Amino acid sequence: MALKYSRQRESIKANLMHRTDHPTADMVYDDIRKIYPNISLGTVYRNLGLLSALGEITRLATLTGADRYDGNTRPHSHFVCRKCGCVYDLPNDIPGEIMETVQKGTAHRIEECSLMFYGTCEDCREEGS
Amino acid sequence: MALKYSRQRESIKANLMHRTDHPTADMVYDDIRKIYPNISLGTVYRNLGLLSALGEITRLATLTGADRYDGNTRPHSHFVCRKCGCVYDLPNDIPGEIMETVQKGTAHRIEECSLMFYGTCEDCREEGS
DNA sequence: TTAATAATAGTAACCATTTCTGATATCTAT
DNA sequence: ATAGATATCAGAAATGGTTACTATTATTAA
Repeated sequence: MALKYSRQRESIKANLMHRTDHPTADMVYDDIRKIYPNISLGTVYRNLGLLSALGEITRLATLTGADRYDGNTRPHSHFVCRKCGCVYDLPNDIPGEIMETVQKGTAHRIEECSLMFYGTCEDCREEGS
Repeated sequence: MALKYSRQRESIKANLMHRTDHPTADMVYDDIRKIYPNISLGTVYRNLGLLSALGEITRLATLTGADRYDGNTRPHSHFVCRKCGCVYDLPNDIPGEIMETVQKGTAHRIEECSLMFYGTCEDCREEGS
């Protein structure tokens, strides 16, 4: 099943590359519809799954609702606000270091990692509470 | 809404404390049914949610299917096998250290973290592939 | 022991995601 | 260019995990 070009997939990937808000599939869908009004949500899901299987994007599992997608595949960790649900990048080099450290202490073969931090984001703090 | 004792909740918590396989809600359900044959799956979910809100257990989000629950609330990280889906503890002190480090580099208030490592577990490696 | 109310079982609803189907687009070899 | 071969699509239906609802039962405090 050789891969074939599709303008929908191209558009989905481009959309992810141009944003840093780690959207859900639904958020990508809303955006892509402006260009391809009758693209289907299933197509968005299928291509997000395909792209992450290819390693061109990253899928993030969170404790708060739907999966998120990240067009930035360089190892980095994420912050999820418990209040507004926003997902932010945490610019640091932790994943590489920590994977080495952890690999030394286990017999399982570690291939990737997901470092998620939860709390209250800057904006929500300022709004009080 | 003061908390009231319930033998179902007690049993669910005890079940989690006695196992280290980080079961899904369904796996807990299967076990508890041996004691309370007509407990409902909804009750299991409700109590797992309640217990984790109380901080008595931990909920884990993974990229591979259903959420997992952990009766061990001491900070530690986890390993998920991509092949068999098993979830293992990674005995180390990383969470505390890493949270401090990361907190220094961000304005968001970090309250907790989830460190998930993915790969192939020891058993699956031995079976080849 | 009774009254107040939290928790339950069972079921239905909900949401995110995947699967299915016939039609369409892309690609390969003429 | 054309004609298969087949990957991808849109749309809809199905699935899986989880939550919400309701009438009944269990726990608790007076």
